Formats: sequence, C-alpha cells, structure tokens
Amino acid sequence: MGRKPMVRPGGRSARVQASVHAAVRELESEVGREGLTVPLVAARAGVTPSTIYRRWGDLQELLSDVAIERLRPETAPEEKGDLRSDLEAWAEQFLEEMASPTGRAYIRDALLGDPDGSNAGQCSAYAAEQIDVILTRAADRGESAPDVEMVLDRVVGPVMYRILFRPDGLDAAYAHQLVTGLLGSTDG
Amino acid sequence: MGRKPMVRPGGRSARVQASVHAAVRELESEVGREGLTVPLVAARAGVTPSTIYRRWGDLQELLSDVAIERLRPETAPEEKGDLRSDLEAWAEQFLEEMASPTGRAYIRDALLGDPDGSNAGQCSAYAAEQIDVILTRAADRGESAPDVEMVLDRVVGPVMYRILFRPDGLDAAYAHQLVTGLLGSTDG
DNA sequence: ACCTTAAAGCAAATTTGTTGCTTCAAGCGC
DNA sequence: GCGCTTGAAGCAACAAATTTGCTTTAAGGT
Repeated sequence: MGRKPMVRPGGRSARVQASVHAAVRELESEVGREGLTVPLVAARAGVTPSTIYRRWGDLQELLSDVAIERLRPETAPEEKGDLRSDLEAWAEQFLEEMASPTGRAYIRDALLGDPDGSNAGQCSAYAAEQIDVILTRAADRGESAPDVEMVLDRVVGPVMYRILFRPDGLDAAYAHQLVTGLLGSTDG
Repeated sequence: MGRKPMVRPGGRSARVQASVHAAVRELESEVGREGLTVPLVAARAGVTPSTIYRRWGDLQELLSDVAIERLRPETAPEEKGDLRSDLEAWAEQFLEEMASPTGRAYIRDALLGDPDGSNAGQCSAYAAEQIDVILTRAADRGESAPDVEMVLDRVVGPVMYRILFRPDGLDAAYAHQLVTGLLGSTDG
C-alpha cells in the first residue's frame, strides 16, 4: 500500500488523497505527463499545494503512488488448463502491458519517485502473486513446476530489463521464447 | 555518447561540459545526492544556471549523463582461462558494482533523466560489450558458448531486475547461481 | 582577419517549493 | 451525544528554482 496516504484511513485525509489521485489521472490525459505540476494538480484537486508537498514530498513521489495503483493487476491470470499455456498467456499479456508506452511510463514513475524502494517492491510483489497463482494451480493439477523465484529470474527479469534498457524489439514471441526456455521445448 | 554535449566538440562548449560534470562529481561527495541543485552546480562550475538549463534541460538529465560516464567499464573483463570462470568472475563483479549503494544510485540516475532511453541503451551496450569480449575469447579457445543475448537474458536481466525491484538479498552466490544455470552444472 | 552562428552570460519575470501559524475535523474518553 | 486531543489541511509570506529575451563571446569556416 502507498506510504503516507494510509494514515487516518477514513474521513478527510482519505478524501484528499482520492481527489489528488483523481486529479493526477485527469490531468495526465489532458495536459500529458510533461505538463503536470504540483500547483496544477492541487488546483484541480481543490487542495492547496502545501498539502501535496507535505504529504508526498514532491511530484515524483505522488506520481509513483499513482503509478503503483495503475500497475496493480485487476484480475487473476487466465486459466488455460496447463502450466505452459497459463505461463505463456500470462507472460505475453504482461509483456504487452508493460512494454506499451503507458506501461513504460508507469514503470518509470513507480521507480523514480521511490526513495526507499517500497513501490518498486510492491510492483515486483504483484508479479510474484500472479505467478504464484499460476504455479499453485499447476501443483494442484499434479504438474511439476518451477518456483516463483525461478520464473522471476527467467521471465520477469529479462522482460523488465529489456523494457528499461533496450527499448526495441519486444513482442509476444519474445515472451513465448522465455517461457519455452524455462519449461523446456518438448511440445505437447 | 551523451546527447547535447557532443555539439562543437572542442573549445568552450567542451570546457563548460567538463567543468559542469566535474562540479557534479565534486558536489555529490560534498553535499550528497540530495543536496544537489542546478544553481549550486552552476556556481561550482563557474557557469550561469541558464547554461545548464539550456543544455541539459534539468538536473535529472544532467545527472543521467554523469551517471553514464561512471557506469562505463574501465577495464576489459579479467581473463581466467575458461568460459565458466570468466563469466562467473565478471558476473560477480558486475553484481557487486551495480548492487552497491553508489551503483544503484547511478543506475537510477541513468534511467531517470533519460526521456528517449538512449542513456539506458548505452548502459546495456556496455554490458553487452564486456560479455562479447568474454564470449569471443571462449570461441577463440574452441569452447562452445551461448550468444550475447542469452547472457543478457539469463544473467544481466535478472540481476538488474532484482537491483531495481527487490533491494534485498543479492550477493555473489546469486551471480554464481545464474551463471551455473546458464552453462549447466556439470563441473570441470 | 573577417563573417557566421551556436552557445554562454546576464537580469527580470515567473513559477515552484518551504515554512510558521491558524483552522478544521476524525477519533477517543467521558 | 459532547467536548478534548491531535494529525492533517488551509493560508500567506517567503525563499529558491526555472524560464526567457536580449546581449556578448568565441569556434569554425571562408
């Protein structure tokens, strides 16, 4: 969960947080990521700038909190029937979402305004959760499956590395290839 | 190469760039990463702030350029005699450097002030170069070796992912394990 | 040596970020 | 329910950073 926003969960604080987050999302689509400023967000949220400065520190930390919200998976991974299919489907969707322009922007924002690494950790935890669901299903079916750390190393790590450091040439085939490399190429 | 600095390589521009970069490095160790501001750097470099704003845009882009310089490997990978040893030694050193507090800071800076991803690309290119040297040596010895992309996926990607997204529990053993996973565990 | 032209300097104007103090309202004891 | 306690929000003055138009400097070419 976000850092500062969680104090005094109900009441005014919660309303302020909600309206500030909403203002960020609205303005992001109106003036673009570049046009955002703290005073602008504050005005839209009906709040004084010092409220934002005191609660979030600066624009980057605020954007980091918002980005984390938007990176949270909304649904459980699709169930295809076997480990390989589940993982492939998930990896392809993960890559597609993360490598899209908006996905990249959120990843950047999440990393940037994150002095203590907790938002980045959260981001990784989301992926780990999804993977865990897939692996647990496989185990329940009696399939042998790698552990979560292995999937992070062999699929998530390479994908995120390339998204961040090598903008080009990422597609579903790459995700597919990573999963194949992990599970072995013996086809069913 | 850096973005804007390369125009008019000789003369005043070059001197300004050099003194600004030097000022950043000096001040980083004097007031710390947090205490840096554009006006402060400008004063130390003997330059007006507007020069920095016009050439680099903002502090983050300047820090990104400086970070890239510091992430450039200074020496060729150590030669141990066989592929496995060369890769293990390189991976351990790479992890150690990148996972250190200063390494993490440089990676962050390099990524953050990098609108078009060229600095991040440079950073990846440095690793690819080093790996290529190691793999070429192995090929010259007649050893069979994976290709550079494979090493990026199996070693560099996971390491960078964990540095950025999962601050904890990174050590030489992890690097070793990644190389072993890549080359197979048959011991010589 | 003289043009041409990026880039640097300078200074005013604007915008953003900080801070002390006051006011508000959520949560708690009665 | 009623009134404390306290963290958070509002306000306003202040400080600092950023932007901008114009002038000046000096590289690089003729």
